Amino acid sequence: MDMQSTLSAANKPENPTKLAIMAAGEKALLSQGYKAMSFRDLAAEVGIKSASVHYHFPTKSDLVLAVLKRYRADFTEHLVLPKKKRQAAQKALNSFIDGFRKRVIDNGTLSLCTVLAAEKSLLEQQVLDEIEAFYEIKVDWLATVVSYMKKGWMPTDETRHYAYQILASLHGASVLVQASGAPERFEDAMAPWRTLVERF
Amino acid sequence: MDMQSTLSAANKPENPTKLAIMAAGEKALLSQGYKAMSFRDLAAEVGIKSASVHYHFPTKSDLVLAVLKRYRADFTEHLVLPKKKRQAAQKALNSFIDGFRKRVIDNGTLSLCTVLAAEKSLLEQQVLDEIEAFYEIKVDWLATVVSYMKKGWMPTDETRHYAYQILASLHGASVLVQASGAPERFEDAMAPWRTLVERF
DNA sequence: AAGCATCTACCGATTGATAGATAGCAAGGA
DNA sequence: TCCTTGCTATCTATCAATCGGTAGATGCTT
Repeated sequence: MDMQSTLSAANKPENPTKLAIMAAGEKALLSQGYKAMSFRDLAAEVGIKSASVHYHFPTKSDLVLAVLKRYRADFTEHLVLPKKKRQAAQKALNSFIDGFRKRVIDNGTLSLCTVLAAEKSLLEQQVLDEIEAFYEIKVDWLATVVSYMKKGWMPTDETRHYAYQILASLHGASVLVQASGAPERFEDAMAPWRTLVERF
Repeated sequence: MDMQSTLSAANKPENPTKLAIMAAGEKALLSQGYKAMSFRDLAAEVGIKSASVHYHFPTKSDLVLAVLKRYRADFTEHLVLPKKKRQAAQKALNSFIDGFRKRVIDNGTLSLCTVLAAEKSLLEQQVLDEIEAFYEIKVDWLATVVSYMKKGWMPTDETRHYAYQILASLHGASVLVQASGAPERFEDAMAPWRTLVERF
């Protein structure tokens, strides 16, 4: 028992094949959507057979759920609350927007949640619940950050409304970019939020 | 030649079966997406056989393109520029938002363009071009309406940026609503635009 | 010996699309 | 009036491809 595993902070071996399947799955979901993502294509990309994909993820739902959970975990991990100072809050909001741009806009797709929302009727409840939970996290974080920008106190209702507006701007901007093929419109659409703190 | 057809303003007989197929197609696109929409299901809903659907629309692309073109035509038809007065402009913008809410939010789906954008890689160039053209119309109209709200003159760049922001808010709000299952968040997300004129 | 991971081979269902038969209808000539 | 021609719209039947998923054999490692 030489316990090599304790060396790693991430105490999660996670089969590399499984990871490769999830990576291929996420890519396929983003570029083609849920229905068009096929186990055979994923297998081909990973270099295995489709039956082996089923070994790791019995059904499509299992795979999507795993991808989504990792997506959320990874997202949440990089999401830290800033200091309760107005400028720090604006900086955190900008990082949030930058992260979305790098992950979604620069990737030439919509966000994973948007893609799945477009095929909502095909998804199992478990997947829908995961998406919903994901959005609550984003809303809570954004609402808190916005509250940090206000000099005085702000009603929690109002901070949540700002969170909705920012989230809507982000996701809608990606739709606009994809639909019109004009990536530069992302920053134009997000511009007001880049200097939100000045409004308070 | 008794020319009964000249009685109608809309000089477009348009086979009723064809219309029924398009209606079923639009519904299927919105609820399940492009890939999951099947000619057999459409046929069943209309009460014909799938071969008859192919008779009217040889390929899936043909059907989607027809649906999209009608969608745009119908949209454009109801889109009139307001008088060049600040309050009239705000009223027109509110009607625009209301129309989106009725057509998209109350329908419990994303917008047709958003759904198609989510499966962009599966669509033919002709369809993508149609979507792009559709967005240019919306941007132009919104930019013009915003320009009517300003007391003085506003650079066209700036009015277009407002158009991007409004469009992004609309589409993103529908994603937020669908993903979180909370329809009331639509108005919260759109609230700033409901009183835009007061900012100028 | 046992478990893990992969394979081959296959199933039933569904898909987009096509070929070809059929029925109804309208126009036109005898 | 009757018959023919041709067009429109629908049908039946089918194809090749692809899909998600399963059964069971195989090999590798411990």
